[in-house]
Amino acid sequence: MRRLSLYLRVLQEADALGVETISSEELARRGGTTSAQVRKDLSLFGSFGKRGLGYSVHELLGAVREILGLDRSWRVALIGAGKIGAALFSYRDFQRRGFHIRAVFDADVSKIGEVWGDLIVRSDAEIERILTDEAIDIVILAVPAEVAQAVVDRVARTGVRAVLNFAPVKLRVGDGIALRNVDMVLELEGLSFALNTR
Amino acid sequence: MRRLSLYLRVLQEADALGVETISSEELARRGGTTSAQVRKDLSLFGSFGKRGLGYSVHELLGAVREILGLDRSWRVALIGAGKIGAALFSYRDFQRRGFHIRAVFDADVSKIGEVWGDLIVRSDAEIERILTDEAIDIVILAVPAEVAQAVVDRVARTGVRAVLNFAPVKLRVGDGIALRNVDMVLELEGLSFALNTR
DNA sequence: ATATGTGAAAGAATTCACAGCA
DNA sequence: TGCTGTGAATTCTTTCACATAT
Repeated sequence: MRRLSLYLRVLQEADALGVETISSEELARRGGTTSAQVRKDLSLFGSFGKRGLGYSVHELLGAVREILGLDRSWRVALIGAGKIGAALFSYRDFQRRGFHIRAVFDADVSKIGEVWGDLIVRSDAEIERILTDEAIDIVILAVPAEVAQAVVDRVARTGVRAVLNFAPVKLRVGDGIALRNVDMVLELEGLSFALNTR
Repeated sequence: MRRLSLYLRVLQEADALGVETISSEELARRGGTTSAQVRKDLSLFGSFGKRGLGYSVHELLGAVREILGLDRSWRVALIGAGKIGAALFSYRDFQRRGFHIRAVFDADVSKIGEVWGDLIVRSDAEIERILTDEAIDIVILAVPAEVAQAVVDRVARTGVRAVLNFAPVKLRVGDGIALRNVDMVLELEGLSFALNTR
């Protein structure tokens, strides 16, 4: 449910502005969908509104947070300390939403030992041990495409159940592991396609 | 057609290995879909295969490249010279696929004037003039969420017809502009949701 | 013999429209 | 009266299955 995250943002914004109540209509307009869609989406998880009134921003915010599992903090490891890894490490929105990076790895000896915030960049040889010891929930993969599959195979053997992949390759993982991809090349190609077909 | 990009990758890989011919079955297996899907997808754009044989890797590669508009090079501008902007700037896969960054902008006076490769970081005040003069096709937006809408509004007034947005906000653009989002927070929340619901 | 291209069938997702509650 | 929650209708996407071409 990708749209839930969008609703969450609208709700956070509304909450920050002190709005008490919001209609499916308004939620839809600001989330880029339709009111029926909003109601259907929410009804999948329960009944949060009041007929004739709308939704309590505060209550719905709590409910959506809970549905998305954002009412807790997640232990994250970053594998790959290159440019993209560095950008992600200092990306404040992650921390702000409860995704805390507990370990950073790289295969490059010149990077290993670097101090990043309160962490030290670790050798990739230590992946298995540290992911287990640190009880990591989510791995962010920011490694070159050529090695991504090999790394994710190693990650899969630890207790990690979720991977966010930045390498532009289709990874194969067992279905005990949730996988999401951020594929910038694919998105650019999508734009190229759109420009090309008009 | 997001899957077309995936097929393209499989084809490039096969081509690099010297494979001459590929079946929809193989294309599907390696692209993570089904053979019927592959055939339907391709049939939307033409008839590229030979019955009983499969597809010529070389021919199909050319056809898909053409469909996606990757048989030319695109003029790209990067707005936002922070950590993410820097990572994107040195991301080799963009250049390799014909997306050439011709200008970089930032609002921060301490960044303006920095030399990045063969470019100089420009003031955001110059956005309109340079996007027009350089005949930019695609803008990559790597600015803070708070200013993203204001910047895209300015971009929309130039001839730019495509925007790749990295800010975690829902942007509103007229429908003459193709918009794609890379939203890392959203993807992480998706993983949180997946972990939360088992 | 083999694998495409494509109508027809099945399955998902979205939208409609309205009964029911505040 | 106003807006939710939800079955029913619609539209979009995927899968099936087979006639057709090599």
